[in-house]
Amino acid sequence: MTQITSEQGLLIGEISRRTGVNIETIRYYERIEVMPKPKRSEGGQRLYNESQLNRLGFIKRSRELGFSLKEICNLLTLVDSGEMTCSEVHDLTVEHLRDVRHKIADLRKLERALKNLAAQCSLGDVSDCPIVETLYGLS
Amino acid sequence: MTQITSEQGLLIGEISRRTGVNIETIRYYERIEVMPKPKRSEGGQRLYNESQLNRLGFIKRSRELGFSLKEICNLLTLVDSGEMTCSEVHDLTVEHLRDVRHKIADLRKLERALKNLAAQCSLGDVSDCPIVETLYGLS
DNA sequence: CTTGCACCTGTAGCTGCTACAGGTTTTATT
DNA sequence: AATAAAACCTGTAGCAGCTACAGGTGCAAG
Repeated sequence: MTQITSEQGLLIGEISRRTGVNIETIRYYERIEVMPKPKRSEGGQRLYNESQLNRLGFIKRSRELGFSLKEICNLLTLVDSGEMTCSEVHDLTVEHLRDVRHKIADLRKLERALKNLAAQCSLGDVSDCPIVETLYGLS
Repeated sequence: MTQITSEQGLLIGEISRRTGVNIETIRYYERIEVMPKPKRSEGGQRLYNESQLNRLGFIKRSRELGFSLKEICNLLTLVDSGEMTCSEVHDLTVEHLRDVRHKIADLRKLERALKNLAAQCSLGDVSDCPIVETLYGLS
């Protein structure tokens, strides 16, 4: 039970386990300055506090919602500086929602196209495949 | 009217224009061997024929349908070798269709989550933002 | 006091492009 | 025939968002 070192802070493995974010990814976040540099133990190991843990959780959830690291970064910078209005965050969310809906619409078009394509030949003929022909535009 | 050089073949700019694939991308496709090396003019410029043009079109349309270059590569290799069955292509398409549907389902979950998030605060309060709180998990 | 795990740094790889820099070839204009 | 401008060439580096090493330390337990 190495992980907790509770007086000093949380080791990277522990916050990885708790947030579900890969250790390598956490170090990557630090490098690109989405996560702050944590303090270190005498031996040089990263020691995180609760607030850093929360921040990582925030990033994780935001990523799962499809926000880019850049967007998350902007958001966090706003939050950090206290210069953020709730309505700004709201707008960002709505904007992102629009993107997501757009993506869905695209994928549904794609779905229809693929369905049609597949329907054209479910019977496995030999080498004059309608799918290939359609894609090749030779028809 | 440089582009056609019709006896020799089509210049890269011309097939780019006709297929809508970026010139840099065409050269990239050649490098990663999705497109074959075309013959060259005396001065070293790439000269394409109709079949290469069609192949590029195929790649373009397949990419638009969300197939990865690897998948397209596999497909083309099969087609090239004549060892392809229509049913194999069909299966590949159906498999891809499944992926697309999965992606759609994910995005719809995401859409719901974002909608809820946005609904929580449309009124722009100041600094205790429910979105941020939700994401931060501090609530 | 050694085993063994968790940590460290730094670098390279992945996908699918795009964007240079710095040079040549071809075409068009003078 | 000279020159300007467009289109081509090669090679390399960059983008997102990680992941995967290699090769080395820290640290606790047996």
